[in-house]
Amino acid sequence: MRNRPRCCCDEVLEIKKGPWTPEEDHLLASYIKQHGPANWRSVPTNAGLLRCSKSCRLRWTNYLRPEIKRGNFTELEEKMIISLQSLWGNKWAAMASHLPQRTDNDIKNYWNTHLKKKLMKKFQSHHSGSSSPNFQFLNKDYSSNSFNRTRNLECDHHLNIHQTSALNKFINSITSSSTSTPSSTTYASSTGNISRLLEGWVKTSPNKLSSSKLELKTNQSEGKVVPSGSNNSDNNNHNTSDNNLDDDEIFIKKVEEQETRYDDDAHLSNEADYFESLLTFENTSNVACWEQKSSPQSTKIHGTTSASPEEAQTTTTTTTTTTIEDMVDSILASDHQRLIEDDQNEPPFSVLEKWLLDEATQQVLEEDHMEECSN
DNA sequence: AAAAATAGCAACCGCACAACC
DNA sequence: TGGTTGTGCGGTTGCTATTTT
Repeated sequence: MRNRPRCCCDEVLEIKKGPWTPEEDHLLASYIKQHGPANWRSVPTNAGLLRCSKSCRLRWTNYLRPEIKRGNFTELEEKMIISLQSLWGNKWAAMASHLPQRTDNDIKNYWNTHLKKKLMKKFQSHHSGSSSPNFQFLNKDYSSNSFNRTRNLECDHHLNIHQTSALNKFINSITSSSTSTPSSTTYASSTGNISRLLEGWVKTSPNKLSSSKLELKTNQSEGKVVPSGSNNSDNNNHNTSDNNLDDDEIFIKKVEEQETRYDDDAHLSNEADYFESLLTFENTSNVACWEQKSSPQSTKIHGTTSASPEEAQTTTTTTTTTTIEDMVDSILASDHQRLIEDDQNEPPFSVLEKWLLDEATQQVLEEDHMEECSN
């Protein structure tokens, strides 16, 4: 078997690289206008360009496409990106599908050049006095291990539930504006909140929840965990029944349901409402993490495999509190063991990261305690 | 005013995978 | 069924503009 060239342009010697000129842009744009964006292999030749097909495709999709919005990102777009990044990690293409006028490249660049710094500043201002901390978790590509930040952090660093809660609170505090509603900012740090969130989760897929399956969809070669929505081919598979969906598919389906609601619902009549609905959904998605984190107990929650959604919901509401407590106990009890394993398997948090997280964790514990007292 | 450092972003690279033959 | 091709994607590079020293 002959070695395949690493790129389509490897075979052509006089291929041009580097910045595109206005003339080249014009040639490409007018060709695509006439023939449409298809059969990229023939585009350079037919359009009279000394570029490789891949370069043409990228130039079109990232720059020349008429529907692309250029220029400053709005506050809503920022929130959207931060929220989705916290859910999915660096799944730029998936994010771009929720910001139709932005390209994955734009989002990626904006995250790397603006938002990451913004988050770091914000975190610093939340914890005044800390000097130049090492925020490795903001740089990390969570996609390789997990699906949302909660799960990511637990998987990567084995955070306990309070640490995870603290970090999510922090993320929520950043993504929520000063006038935001509590629904978009409250993390499921109490069993009551979790129960509420679980209602929606169980409703979505009663049968799935009876399963103890914990594996995520993994990339064949790298063991990557990928949200289904990030892949075009996966996007076509959402007509199957919920019973057969895995967690990621359910997640994507739920996002799509929210989008559908956006289309249909008179209440969600503008972009802000749409974004807000997705931001709020972040909280619901956290439940997936809880479920997966504690498989033996979670099967208890979802014991009614063949029940109707209504029955499943009833069962859940009556058993969730105990079961969640079991989950929490289980997680806390295994903390010690995990810490030991950490030492053997994974690099620990930097001292400063750990200190910041511990501080935030303490705050969460105090808030939860006060909440309980006031109840 | 000039040099160095930094920021922003377009473009490229290489891998993965589905579709096609 | 297996090889080839087309496309999508995330990470990285390198150029240019701007800011700092």
